[in-house]
Amino acid sequence: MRHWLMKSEPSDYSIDDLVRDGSIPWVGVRNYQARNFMRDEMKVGDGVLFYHSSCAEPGIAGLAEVSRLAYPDATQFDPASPYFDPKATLENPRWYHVEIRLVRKTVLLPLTVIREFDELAGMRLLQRGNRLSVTPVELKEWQFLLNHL
DNA sequence: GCCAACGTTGGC
DNA sequence: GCCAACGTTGGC
Repeated sequence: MRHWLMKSEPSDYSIDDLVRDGSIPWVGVRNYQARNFMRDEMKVGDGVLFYHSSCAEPGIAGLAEVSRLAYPDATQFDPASPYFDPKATLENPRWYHVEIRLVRKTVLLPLTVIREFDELAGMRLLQRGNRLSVTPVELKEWQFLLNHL
């Protein structure tokens, strides 16, 4: 079993939305690396850190888990969707996504605090220029974080 | 709003 | 296949 960090802008979809919904299809990812993680590597039961980005207080806001394996993202076929991709076809879908289910909302662990732990210095989230919305989390990082959430 | 960093596009 | 231009991300 592996572990992941997934970013969401809370103005778009927040941890409270996930509390309300219980689970969510993670549609709209349009980056190949992030897609590959979801399509090729994420398994049901994998742990997920739910991260708030592009907001007043970025940080980890909750715990979730993968609840469904990747399948084609329907929004790529919908001309009315902001995620529409004219180069995608039903026979040859380009974008895939998993679904995640809430485990629990946590006290917000701010990015500024995450940066202070030496144990987390290797996190992909913290590497300069990192913009990936789905990143793997090492087991040691995951275990350390669980003790602080 | 600024800006660094990175990904994608498209002309050649 | 190169690379300049452009768009996006995301912290501050």
